[in-house]
Amino acid sequence: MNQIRSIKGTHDILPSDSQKWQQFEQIIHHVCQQFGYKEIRTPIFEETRLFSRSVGEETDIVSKEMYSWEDRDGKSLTLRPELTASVVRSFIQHNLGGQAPSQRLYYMGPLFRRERPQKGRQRQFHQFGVEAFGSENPEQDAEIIAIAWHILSECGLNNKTTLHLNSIGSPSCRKAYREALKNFIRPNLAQFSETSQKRFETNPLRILDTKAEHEQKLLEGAPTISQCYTNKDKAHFESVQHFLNAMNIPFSINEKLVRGLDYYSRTVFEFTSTALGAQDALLGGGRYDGLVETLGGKSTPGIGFAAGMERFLIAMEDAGQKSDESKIDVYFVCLDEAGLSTALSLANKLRQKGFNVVSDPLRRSIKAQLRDANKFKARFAIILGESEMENNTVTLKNLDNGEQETVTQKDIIQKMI
RNA sequence: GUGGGUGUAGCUCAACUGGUUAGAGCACCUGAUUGUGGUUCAGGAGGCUGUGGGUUCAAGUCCCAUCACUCACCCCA
Repeated sequence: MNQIRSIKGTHDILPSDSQKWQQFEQIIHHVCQQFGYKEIRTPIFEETRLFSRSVGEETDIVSKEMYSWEDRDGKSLTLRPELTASVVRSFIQHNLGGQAPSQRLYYMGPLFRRERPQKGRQRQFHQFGVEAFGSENPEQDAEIIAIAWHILSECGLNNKTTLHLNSIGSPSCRKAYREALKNFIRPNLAQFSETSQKRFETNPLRILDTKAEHEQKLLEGAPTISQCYTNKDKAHFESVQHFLNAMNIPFSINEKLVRGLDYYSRTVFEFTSTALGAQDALLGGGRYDGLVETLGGKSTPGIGFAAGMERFLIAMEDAGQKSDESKIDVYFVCLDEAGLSTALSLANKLRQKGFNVVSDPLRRSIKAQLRDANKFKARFAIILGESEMENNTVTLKNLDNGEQETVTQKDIIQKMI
């Protein structure tokens, strides 16, 4: 019989890595709180229609990557493939917009997409992200990007990534641009690939993304989105750039940046890293002013980003970031079964005083226990053997310099403090 | 969904053109006289070479299939 393994595209985060994750999560919590954002946690699964409505029926995510099933009552449910939709659903359901005109939230957690795994891409993966509701002003866009920038800095990645920035305009501008682009492409449509031809109908902006050289050539001289901006769109985009400059956040305008999901409008951005191989997007986001309304809420502007946590960790590894190991203060060496209750009790008292204390559950030799203490990088060993028990003492050994002294059991806690 | 690459110990890798009981480093365990870690030295454990077939006197090595992992396309974080 072959052994049971984790599902393709899912991974265990083992003790050797969990430290990195915890430190990374700490950075996210810390920076988001610095900006006054509050954490929101939503369920892992939702009604399928939440995603098909918001993300878009024609997107790859919805059309072929979702883990969906029919619940016993016939309702179609789905493991969340992204988090903005869930957050917006929650925002509407609990009328968070009614509690304060500006709601700023962050999240982290697992997502599920049934794709073929490769570097930086898994079927269960983790994202963190932020969402800000209520403001359509450009300073809100700048703030969102600043959070991303701060987190990247804290992770040592700010000068290892590139911020690509674009505006895809308001819906009316997008609509006009769509037509202009289609008119430009139409005469040569037959020369485009099958997928591009399909996109010509469903989402022509995506054709700009093509990597095929001959298609890039055909696109030379195509109208740009900026030609279709309304005055407001233009002013908004310029302000965003102005604020980014004021905060010394470097960016490059990328007119071909078109985010995949249907709900974006105006500002879109993406941080990429060369450490990631083909999947170079580390963090992506944008404005979604129409999404709350699409999902049945009161029209509310919003903007946010999502970032791949595994991808961050890959990039951090590549940048040579090291995580600090957790330190143990005291290793309790107990040599005698008779001393166990004393050892356990003293160890616990030390923990109550805030020390990290480990004891050996295997009743090993003193040599083995001290070796183990060393592996834990413990600063002290407290040894409790036969002679110590007789005299109500312990031996306190400093593992850095090897010095040791005898201390009464009564005084040891005080002595350590 | 499509293509390429790779499967040998927990990890990283050896084993000439097929040829005896498949090796090394790291990690792990035990010792080096009584109850003392790191360094050193000695020893030990750990593999049905991914799985199933085939060719051959002989397969880790060649062939086929299958599974897994991986990278890329697609798309995205």
